Amino acid sequence: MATNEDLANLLFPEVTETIDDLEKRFPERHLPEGAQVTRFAPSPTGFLHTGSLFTAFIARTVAKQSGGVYFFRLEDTDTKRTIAGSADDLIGQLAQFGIVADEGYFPDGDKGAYGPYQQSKRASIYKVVIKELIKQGKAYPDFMTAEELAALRKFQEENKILPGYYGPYARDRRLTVNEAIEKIKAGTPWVIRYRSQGDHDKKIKFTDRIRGTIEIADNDVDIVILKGDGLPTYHFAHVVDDHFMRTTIVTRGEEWIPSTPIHLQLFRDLGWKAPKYAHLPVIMKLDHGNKRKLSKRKDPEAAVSYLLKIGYPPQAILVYLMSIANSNFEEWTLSNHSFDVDKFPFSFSKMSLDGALFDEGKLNWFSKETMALIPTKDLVPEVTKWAKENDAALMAKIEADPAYFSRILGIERDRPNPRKDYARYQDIEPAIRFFYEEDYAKIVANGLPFNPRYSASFLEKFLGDMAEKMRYGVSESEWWNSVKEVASQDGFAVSNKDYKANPSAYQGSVSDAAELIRIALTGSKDSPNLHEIIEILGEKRVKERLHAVANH
RNA sequence: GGCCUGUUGGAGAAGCGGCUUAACUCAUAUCCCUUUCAAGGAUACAUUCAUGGGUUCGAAUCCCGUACAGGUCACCA
Repeated sequence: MATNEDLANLLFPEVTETIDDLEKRFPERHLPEGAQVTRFAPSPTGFLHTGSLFTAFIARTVAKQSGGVYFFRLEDTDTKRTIAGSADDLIGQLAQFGIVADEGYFPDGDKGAYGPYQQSKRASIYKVVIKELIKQGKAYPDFMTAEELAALRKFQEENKILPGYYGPYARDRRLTVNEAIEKIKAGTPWVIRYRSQGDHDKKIKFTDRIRGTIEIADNDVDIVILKGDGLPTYHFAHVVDDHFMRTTIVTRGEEWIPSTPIHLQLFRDLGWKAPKYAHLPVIMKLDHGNKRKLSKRKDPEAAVSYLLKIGYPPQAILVYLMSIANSNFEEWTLSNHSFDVDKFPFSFSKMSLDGALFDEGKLNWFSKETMALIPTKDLVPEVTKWAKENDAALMAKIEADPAYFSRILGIERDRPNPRKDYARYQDIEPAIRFFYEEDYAKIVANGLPFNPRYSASFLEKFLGDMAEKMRYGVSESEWWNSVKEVASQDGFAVSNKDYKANPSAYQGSVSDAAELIRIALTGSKDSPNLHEIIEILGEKRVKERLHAVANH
């Protein structure tokens, strides 16, 4: 009479290690009281989703703020869906946000003592546990084909029975060891299923760090733990990995709540202490009045790469995500005059339970605010780095004269109330075109939006006078006084009050005079501070532009 | 369909039985400041907390039903 041990040895003859050996190989971590071990464990199946960034960010924050460890694990057990190179892309993008793991999988090799950190390289570890489970009769080989499984499912659905491989429908759980051995020897393909002792009619309770107590029916499905390709399923890999990697808090999407009983059951039966769980809300989007999950296919903003490409500073995105994570973060920024997400005390209990809507308007606001606080000397390299990859027109301008570009970007910045007109780096180039002669020529060629009340001959005189008589290289107030003087000589009121008191006596107010200069120099009625523009362009070019427009 | 989770303004939300005339932030509107714009300042914006019922002297807050939304029921994670 064959035993479970015989079965285990037949299935995994190469496995000689025991669970105890693994416990020694991956000892408990010695961390200070309260330190948390967290992780981000994505599948390399595509681009970095905004929701994944959120999850990774939270995991990193919790570890960092508690003085613990944040590691990165690659969950690449689904070989069919794996996209080559996406793991390294993921890590590269995370790095742009400063989210770099303390240990884990890295493109140039693992770092840390609890590896390998790539599930496809941990097959031997999973098999040690599975072999032991089989010896104990807690797991068994299943020989059902895909067709048989489909037929079972169809039957259950037609008869309104709860679908799944459980209890009476778990055909091969009742196979004797001898029968199983026979089938294996005959070369019948198999998978390993876990023999669930759970009772679906009983509820199990667990505490979620965000949601509090959750009560769900216990799992009674004999889930597959080892697939036909020799790799584990998510459920099993999660339990084994987070045990041996000594994770203390599992942060993952709320879509995992329903399968948590499976995980808890596995932990319990294996005699392991389960980690704490925090199921994060999903980021949503408003679509025709309905809330729905941010979709990779429909929403460009679902891809972190898109957000980066249009030029949101990574820091701004993180600030926005933190405001979704903990709404008291906003008040904190106000009272602390800081957007430093690392200094803000993040807490799971302050987290909202339902998925926040991705709000581009608010992201823009945070982005303007955070960008305004970055000193120009630090912003320039950031913008340059971005432009190099994403904005050829901007890059050409920067390369033509970096110092000139710095002065332009620095207009009305580096002061207590800095300019806040860029939310994204891609907004910069269109706004500064007029500083460059080639673009300026195009703007002029397209026609200048002068008020039609001013005749060509008047414009010629006024702009010509202005070019010659306004003062250059002086303080803003001295310059402005000279402008007022010239304007006054040409028939403008020196103050809006004077003009309003008697409009017909003047050509307009100083505002109108300033507008004419502004249009002539920039091609637009709206621009940043005129004085700074004039100083940056320099006397020579200001005169050239003014005369050219005047004589047009 | 079963199960799970959720539902406070256009958005993020605070509130957790009386101290709420429902905080704060974004958006929007109006006004102020201003040589334009970006800002900045001020004001307005939920007679009401999905809905119906109940408990209570008193409910957004507790209980039950209903509706709606999201999630989940794979050899995918």
